[in-house]
Amino acid sequence: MDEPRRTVLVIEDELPIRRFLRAALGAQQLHVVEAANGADGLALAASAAPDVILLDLGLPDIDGLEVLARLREWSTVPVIVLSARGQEADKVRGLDAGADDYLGKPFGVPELAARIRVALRHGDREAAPASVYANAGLRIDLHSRAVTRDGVPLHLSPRQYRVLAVLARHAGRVVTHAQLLREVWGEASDASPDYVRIAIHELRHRLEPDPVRPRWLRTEPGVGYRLIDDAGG
Amino acid sequence: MDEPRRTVLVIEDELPIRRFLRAALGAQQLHVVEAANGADGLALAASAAPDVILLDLGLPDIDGLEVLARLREWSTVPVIVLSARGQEADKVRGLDAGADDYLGKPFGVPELAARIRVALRHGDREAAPASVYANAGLRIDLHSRAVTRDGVPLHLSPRQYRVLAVLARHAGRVVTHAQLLREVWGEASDASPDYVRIAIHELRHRLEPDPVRPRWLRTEPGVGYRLIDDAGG
DNA sequence: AGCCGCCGTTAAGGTTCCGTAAACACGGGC
DNA sequence: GCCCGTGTTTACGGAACCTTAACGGCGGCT
Repeated sequence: MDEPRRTVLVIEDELPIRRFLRAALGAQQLHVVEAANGADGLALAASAAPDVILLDLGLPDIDGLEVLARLREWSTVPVIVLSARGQEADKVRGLDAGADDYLGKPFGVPELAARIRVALRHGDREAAPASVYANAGLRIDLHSRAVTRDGVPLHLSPRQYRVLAVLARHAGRVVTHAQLLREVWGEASDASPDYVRIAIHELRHRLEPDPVRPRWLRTEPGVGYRLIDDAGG
Repeated sequence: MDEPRRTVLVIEDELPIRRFLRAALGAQQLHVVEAANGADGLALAASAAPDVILLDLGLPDIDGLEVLARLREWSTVPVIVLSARGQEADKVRGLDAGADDYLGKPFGVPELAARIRVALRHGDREAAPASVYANAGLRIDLHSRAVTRDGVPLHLSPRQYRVLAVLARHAGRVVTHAQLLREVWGEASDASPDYVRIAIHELRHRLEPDPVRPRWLRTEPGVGYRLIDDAGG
């Protein structure tokens, strides 16, 4: 229901087509990020961390296939090529260069949406890194959403889990109050820092043997909180 | 240069097309296995463990989309649909039913070969999921659609089985309400989350010794449900 | 010393979410 | 045509949860 909104990066130089895609994809509940040339596209592919990329081949600065090749040096994000060049040889070149799909213009929005859904399915199955925090009996598996202490499963409320997950993702480092509010309660939220305090309190009560002397959830006065990681930090 | 030869399963009723594909794919250093109808195709998908499947939609015994749906109950092998029906609505249906790609006839061999290479890349990145769930007396065989508890076969309605199958495929991990709705009720469905709640309720009543204290079908408040897997959470 | 900000703790109220029951429509088998 | 299993839809009580507020302790600053 409240699944995280997926991000699609559109790399396309023609403004009308960008506008068209923005409207069409926005209607599919997708978050759209746009780049008008290859250089910006590559930069956004890194900074915006899109779930799928739509790539036009006729770009003004860098050749589309070159963009694809540079992207594939470090990313496996699904790429769907949109091209006016619909010749078979072009398709083969694009697909062999690392594209996951190839749509010749003109294309229908329903088909594009369906192929994006396919790409998102692929991305889901692939983006399953070994994201597990384990330290002195406490184990947080971000993939299966399971928290155990000494092998005993712990029950956490949605809020509590999200707070803990953010801390686990930055294990060993300090996470500021503002950062926690942003990542848990959302960007546009008027939530007060009090929420964090209470969530931490509840978390300590559920997973700390002695909540008064926290072993894992350490307070950094004036800054935020830190999930202790003996290994690194 | 002695890479393991990849296997392609061709499910296609027309003999001339099978012959054509056998020749074309053989020339690409692919090992070709053939099925002339849906039933044989499903059987071969299990026994021959192909790396990719080419599926024609116009089969004599089972509808192609039905073959795809049954296959997807236990396998994630890449499927490329080959169809004379090239209308956009057909493509969307096929892709949403679980296909990874959709080629309208007639197609060129180079493009087909390129799209097969894409599918093989995808297949490499993902691990083959177990097709049988077994945990503390409960056993779910995704191949034969059989569910037993302590050796006793349980009767489940189609809807109930599909919900349980999705959970079994993600055993140990949380499956969100939205994900269950998508995978059971379909991509473009306005079904309400209430359906999931009721399906779970019915499932618990049929397979939990004490439905009030579920042993397998654990609810994750605010998120979804989880099929407990003691081995690998 | 006294004030103030930060943090931990507790409690209460309102809301959301879940489990459960029941009514209705639909289709297949007999 | 009738019965039964199934899927859909609505409704409701209770529990869990989030928010909000308030209080006290501790330390730093003036």
